[in-house]
Amino acid sequence: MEMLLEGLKKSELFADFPEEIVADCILPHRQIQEYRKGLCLIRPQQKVSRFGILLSGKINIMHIFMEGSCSLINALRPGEILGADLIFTRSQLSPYHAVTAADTRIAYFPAELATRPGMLPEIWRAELTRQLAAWISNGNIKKEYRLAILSQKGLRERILMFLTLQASRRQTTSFAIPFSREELAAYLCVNRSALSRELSLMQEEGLITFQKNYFRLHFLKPAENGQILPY
Amino acid sequence: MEMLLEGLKKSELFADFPEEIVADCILPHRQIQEYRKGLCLIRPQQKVSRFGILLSGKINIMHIFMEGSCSLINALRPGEILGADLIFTRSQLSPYHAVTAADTRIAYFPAELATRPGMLPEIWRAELTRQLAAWISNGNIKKEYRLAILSQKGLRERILMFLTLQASRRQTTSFAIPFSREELAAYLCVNRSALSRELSLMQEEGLITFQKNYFRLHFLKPAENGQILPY
DNA sequence: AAAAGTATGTTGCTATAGCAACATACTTTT
DNA sequence: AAAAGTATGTTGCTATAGCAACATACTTTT
Repeated sequence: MEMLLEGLKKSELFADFPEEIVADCILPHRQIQEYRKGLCLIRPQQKVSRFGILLSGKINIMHIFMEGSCSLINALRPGEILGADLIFTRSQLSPYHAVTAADTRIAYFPAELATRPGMLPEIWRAELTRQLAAWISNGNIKKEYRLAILSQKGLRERILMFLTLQASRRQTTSFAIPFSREELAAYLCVNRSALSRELSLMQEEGLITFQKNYFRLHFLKPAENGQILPY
Repeated sequence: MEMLLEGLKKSELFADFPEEIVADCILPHRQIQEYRKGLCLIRPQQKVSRFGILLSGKINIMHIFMEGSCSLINALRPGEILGADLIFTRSQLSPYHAVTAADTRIAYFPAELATRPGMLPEIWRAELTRQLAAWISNGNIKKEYRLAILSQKGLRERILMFLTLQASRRQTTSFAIPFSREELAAYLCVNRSALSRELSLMQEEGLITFQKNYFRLHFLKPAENGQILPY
């Protein structure tokens, strides 16, 4: 129980809720489930009418295609939320696969907690809905950035856009990226060896310096106000 | 006033609200604005603390890059909602440009209507938040589908994925697509003439038939249950 | 109905990035 | 410390899609 509360606190979803509301109205509806690595929790066309908070483990949100290829949409970590983007839609049908990428524990809660009056005092239902909307919105923005990157035609342009966005988010021109080369190639939807080649080329040309995941950008001048502009 | 109510009804956002709540608590906070075509209503890093319902006209949500290129994220039409994806985030900062693509009228409402207690009875605040979350979720899913398409490397693969998704959404293998060739090329992030060439090739090979925006798919067999599978 | 304008299709050439195969560097296991 | 395994970089070849330039079809204007 203590451990559960810990896991839930990490999620910030109920952070502003009074203890007694959490204890009396929310926790009683929890349903804890454990899964081994490699299981498919949600598949396309499946109805999702609950949301889950990851207590431990890792879940990949992905599209898997008939010919065997797949594209990773998101990787959920402890404290993050599963299914929030589906419970408010009319059909509640998933467009994606959710697959455990490690042994995983999830605390599920019924969608009605947020979507229907009755389970929570209305002020806290509104607050929960607001928090879920915030989570969905953040995912939305991430996808928008990735679309902006993928809409660049050239490999170099994609790399530059990716690095520029990273720099502007972090407000610095030197930083570690959260991807291995292979993962970065997948994120940018390009061939890994072509990516390596282009990065080396860019380093030769003096545009960037890098070792492993650590990058320094030399092509961005901070603006007058010291801010690094998004684009 | 009558016309305003008409425009708002088209949006479905307040569809389930009692007349008196709309009249007493919502409409008084409206702020109607008119814009000529070609104006930039929202730019990156701008704080957005209200949402707007399009009464007439058209708004393009897009990323515009320094070198002059841009990528279209969405095109808002009357009844659709501007800024909903931003008001619930912590910073409320926009990552995108919103540009009028025609003379446009918008009814704005303060974010607090949904995000803070006080302006609406809590039950209706929760309902409004739920409706906005639904709108955001739908946008989310659209972006996810587009990411699935753009993560296909080949031009033909992108076309096939696009057509397959259209077919599965409409549950038929013949349909009109909502894009001109130029728009489809932009959506798929490919060269228009390369797209035309590939479509012609696919027709020669008997995979599809098309004239103008009307497509017939011959590569999809409906599943046993008669459903057309997503992928 | 003619003319102008726009959208779409066609073709050849070429730059680009994918692929394969291997080299090197780094990490983990024993 | 050696060995095995994994991640990353390098290179040459080639398929693919972008581009330009033009042809044809369709739409709108006058």
